[in-house]
Amino acid sequence: MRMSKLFVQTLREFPSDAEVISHKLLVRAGYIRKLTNGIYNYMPLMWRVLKKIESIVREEMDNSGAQELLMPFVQPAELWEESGRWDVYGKELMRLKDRHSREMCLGPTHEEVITSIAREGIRSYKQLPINLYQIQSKFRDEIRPRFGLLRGREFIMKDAYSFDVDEEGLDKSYQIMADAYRRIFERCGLETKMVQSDSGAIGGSVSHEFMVLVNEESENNAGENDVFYCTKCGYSANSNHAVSLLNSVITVGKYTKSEIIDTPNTHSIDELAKFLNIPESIICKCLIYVVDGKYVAALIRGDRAVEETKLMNVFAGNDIRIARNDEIEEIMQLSGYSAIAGFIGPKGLKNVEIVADETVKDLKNFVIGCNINDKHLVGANWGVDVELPVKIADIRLVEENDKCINCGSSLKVTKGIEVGNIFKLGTKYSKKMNATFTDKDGQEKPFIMGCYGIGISRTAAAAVERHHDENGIIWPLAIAPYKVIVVPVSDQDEIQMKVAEYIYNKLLESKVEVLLDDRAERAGVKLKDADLIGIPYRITVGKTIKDNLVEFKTRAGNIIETISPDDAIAKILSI
RNA sequence: CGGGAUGUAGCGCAGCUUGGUAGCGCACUUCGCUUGGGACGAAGGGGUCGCACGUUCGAAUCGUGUCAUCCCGACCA
Repeated sequence: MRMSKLFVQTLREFPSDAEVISHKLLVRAGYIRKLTNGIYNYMPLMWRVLKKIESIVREEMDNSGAQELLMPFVQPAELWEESGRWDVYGKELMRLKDRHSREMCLGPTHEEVITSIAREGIRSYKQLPINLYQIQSKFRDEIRPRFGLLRGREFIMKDAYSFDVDEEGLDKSYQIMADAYRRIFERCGLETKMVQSDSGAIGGSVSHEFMVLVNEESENNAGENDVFYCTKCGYSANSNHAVSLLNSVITVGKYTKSEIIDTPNTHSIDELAKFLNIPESIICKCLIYVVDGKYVAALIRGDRAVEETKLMNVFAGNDIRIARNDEIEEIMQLSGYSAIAGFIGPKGLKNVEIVADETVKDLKNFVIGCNINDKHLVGANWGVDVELPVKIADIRLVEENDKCINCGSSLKVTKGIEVGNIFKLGTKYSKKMNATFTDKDGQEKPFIMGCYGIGISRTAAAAVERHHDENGIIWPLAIAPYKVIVVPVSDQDEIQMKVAEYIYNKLLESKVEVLLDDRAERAGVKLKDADLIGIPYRITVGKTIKDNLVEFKTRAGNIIETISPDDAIAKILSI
């Protein structure tokens, strides 16, 4: 492709509305343009990158035995009502009505549609196992789209769905996908970590995420997930799912007598601990949440934090948030108290389900809110002063240096970008939607399903997050829009132009994806642009052409040599 | 959803306090000059100042409303 004809607009400056480097660079280098909030145009260079990633995904999916199909982007509400998700998916589901006022939605994922396909098309166990996938735009009306392609509302996704006769079959299908994913990301030039994860709104039991780790201190936290991992045994998990051994801290308070004492203005654990001059770990914290519209009190040791996803899962909820002050007021009124946040305790709460984290059950002579402002109960003990809740679960957020659940060594934490995920769905959708097949013994059985996603556009952005320098993008070869760029330093110099054309045409003949910068620009502009758009190899034709020499350089800068044009061509062909 | 900020040419911004009919840099067009790291000179084209209503002889500027965008928060008991 000739740069003079390529439709691309590189910018001198970073866009003002971009925060993370992949967003800044993709806009500045002319790969994407924002159409509206969270929705982007993929310009010609970007589209080439996306197609590269897609074809790697296709190859590996096809090799793993999966079959590609394409499902509609617009879906009818009835399917979502069947699965029960129409009411629980929330505002992320973009709903619309057609001209007959029929309820429709834009597909954020395709479990419902694929399940309807399976129940119509798969009758017998003889047709199983089967894995169907598609590559398509998805739409999720995110609360807060940001970070360019990393969290857009419209994005390109590969989603695959497996159908098996039993759990063992699912285990195999799941493993096949896990292996395929490792190969896909490796081929894309991305190092990923497969971590345990919560299965979220998609549902199901087991799930893993493929994370691109981005923890360089210079990065602007493009990683939206915290990943905890153990360097010794390999345990790794998303913070929403991570577990750890209980750490040993002081759990017995100094108070020998239980009494309510004045603790003025101690609205936080920190303030309370300082005021009483005690460790935070002998305070029992009581937090009020709203899970699917119902009030929930979570008890946890003062030195630890609640992991909201874990808490939500205790109640099999779909939505969780901390209670507002007016809601706390409502609970207090109903229970006959008047305390504000900071002085809440579990005793006497009405219309509130209570759950305790494992950390609180060993507390003795501890401190706890008593629903009276500016007062706390000290020297409290379970069963004596306060009842230990029946529901006890692990609802705490793991912290760095907690001990690994498997081997006891210290856990580390890092930021990650989730580029892929795999779920064991089981019969969650097939049962609800009555999708069954006839088994060997003539019995009707629901499909055992799995689903597997890869964010194609997010993978591209993640690649930029991991591979760039101060001059621009450094694409991994496998997903670069072009392999090599030929730059004649001066378009006025006939010999330079002639040699550049020669190299360009030779490479074209050999089907190499090559750019020729034939623009009437000064050298600086052309070299800056070549770096910015991140083409892996550059052949620069300058004054040394008099001695039949050109410069051969990798974008990463680890190989720079001066060789003959034909050697440069040979070198490219050998890569 | 709560808090903060911003909307002026394709991009980045100034002008607003103190109203007088819009400007700078980059990009774009033409000419000259220049060609190994985003040159220089000259001459051009491009904007209902987010939108609506209001105040005023007069509004980018003041007021009200509205829409959009960006950031932060959702670990506080």
